Amino acid sequence: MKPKSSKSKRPAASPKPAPPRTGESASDAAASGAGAELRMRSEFLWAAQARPTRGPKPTMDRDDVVRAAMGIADADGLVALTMHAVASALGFTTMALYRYFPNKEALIDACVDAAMGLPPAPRASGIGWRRQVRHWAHAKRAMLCSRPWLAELPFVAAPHGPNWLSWHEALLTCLVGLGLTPEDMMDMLSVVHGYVHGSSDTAISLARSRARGIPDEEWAAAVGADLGRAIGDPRYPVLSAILTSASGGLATGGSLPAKAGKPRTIDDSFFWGLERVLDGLAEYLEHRRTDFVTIR
Amino acid sequence: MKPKSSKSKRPAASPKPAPPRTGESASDAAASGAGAELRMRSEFLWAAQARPTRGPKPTMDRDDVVRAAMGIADADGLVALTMHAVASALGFTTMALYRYFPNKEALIDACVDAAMGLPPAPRASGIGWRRQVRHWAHAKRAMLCSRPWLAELPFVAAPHGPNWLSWHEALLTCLVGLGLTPEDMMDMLSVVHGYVHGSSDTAISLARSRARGIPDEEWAAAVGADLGRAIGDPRYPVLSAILTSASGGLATGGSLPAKAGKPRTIDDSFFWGLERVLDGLAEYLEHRRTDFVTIR
DNA sequence: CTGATTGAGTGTACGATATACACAGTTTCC
DNA sequence: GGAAACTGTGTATATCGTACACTCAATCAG
Repeated sequence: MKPKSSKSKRPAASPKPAPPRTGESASDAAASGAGAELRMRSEFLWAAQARPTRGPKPTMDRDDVVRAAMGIADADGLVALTMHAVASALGFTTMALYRYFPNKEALIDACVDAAMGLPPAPRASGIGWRRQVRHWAHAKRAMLCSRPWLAELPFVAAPHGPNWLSWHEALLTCLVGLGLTPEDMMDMLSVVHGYVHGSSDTAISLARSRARGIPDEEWAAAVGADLGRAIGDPRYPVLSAILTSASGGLATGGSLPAKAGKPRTIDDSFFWGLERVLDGLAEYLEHRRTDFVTIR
Repeated sequence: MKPKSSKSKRPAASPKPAPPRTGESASDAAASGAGAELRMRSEFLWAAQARPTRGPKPTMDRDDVVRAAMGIADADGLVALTMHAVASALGFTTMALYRYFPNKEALIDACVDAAMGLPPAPRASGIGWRRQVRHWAHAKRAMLCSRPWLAELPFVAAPHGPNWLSWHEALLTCLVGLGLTPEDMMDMLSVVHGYVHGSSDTAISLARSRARGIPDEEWAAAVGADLGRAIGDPRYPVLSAILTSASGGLATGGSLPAKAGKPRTIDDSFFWGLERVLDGLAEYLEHRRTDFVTIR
């Protein structure tokens, strides 16, 4: 069945009751309260697409839809990601998508997980946890910057899909064999993950700006405009002092050298901070007590 | 002029050219490309409300609108925050708001800054940078959790308002007198800020869930459902091992004790990680070179 | 004092978007 | 050879943000 074809219309059978869309049942649809919604999103995200045997073959599958949607988001950001845009990129009507995803949110959930992709293959395990974690952190940051539209989504409340778990698994793998308790491993994960996410906003903002074709100078001007207002304002004495001092500006990547000395780029700052975080974890690893149950 | 009153209608003067809404000019409205949009948002956010002398007095001001909007967001989350909802909470028509804000985005920008509020007053400066920074971090996290709808917004690309700068100023103030370069101070800020933001997502998610009246158990079930799928999946061996080990679960705050040993709450994990980050910074402070220009 | 001017809040209209619903045509099973 | 199940379509609807034209009030210039 090729898209946009049949036009004939004739009265047919009587109205059927609502057909079960998008298969997979969403088992406890009428589950308790509002919290069930999140569980249903998670369930859908993990459910494999059940290929029923009866009717006509679906012309596409969820991955096709997700790919099309990601293409749009990559090209024009989240605002451009409408059901209509996705559908017509695939050559279908808007409503056809609802055979594959119960709603837009579910599609976006799938896009988010797909966009994360798989984490980098683990390095040789002999190189030590620190280099492995560093590698992971760099990769994660690069991933976030390469899909700036991820940061246009709400910060919380998306269900965690397979790839999300893979990234976590990858980091935990770096920590195996250090004699850490399960709790410590999760906490260390949380520290690294938290730092990487939380401190990438500037870089993502720049990446997003670039993806939209805005020159670096213009981005720096826009971001700098905010900070610049601090200068001279009595509410921000320290910030003023810093911004008016040498190299107070924002270097986007070497292209905008700060006023003096070594121009520190956004990436430099990230790397610097990462080393501080790793230092903190290293110190813990040296001094912790080890008389617990550990993950070997 | 009381809201929702006059109904009379009569033909009057000829159509006027578009009146300048929301004052303040947004000076370079036709500035260069797409990057100008961000600058305009920032400009509006910082512009004081110009009280013109001519026409009828405004019945409210921006702060009234912001307060109403925050009330709605606090109560029912961002989805409930529609222009109509805000306006009718104030007893006005939807369009009246556009006399105060050029669009919804500008209103939300203002809400975000207002929601951040001012940072806590600095502690006595004699207590040392570490306790001061810790205090700041706890306060910031508490702020984020008390306004969970902040995390429903996109992660990047909001302009930075006065309160945002105040939080940054407050942290920088903790670092004065340590002999740091301006770059180092900004980088340390970025580390702490990044960690606090990035690692608060779980806590915010819980806070959000609570704000919507969902019992902790249900939230934990929803979040745990994602993680639970890792168990037994060969893609996630380490995660599986951790989750099946003692106290692998999520403790929401003491109310959901993990299976064994000391139940580690979400907050515990945050505090633990914060100390690691502070350790890392402390180590830097001890070993850094000091032959630079510094902020006294 | 009087008329002109500026600006406030209103009502209506419109466009974009997600999505509910009924249907038409197709494939497979009994 | 139906009947059943299912796919994609077309249409309709509700919700929002917001443009536009208008009415009326407050102020200023003469």
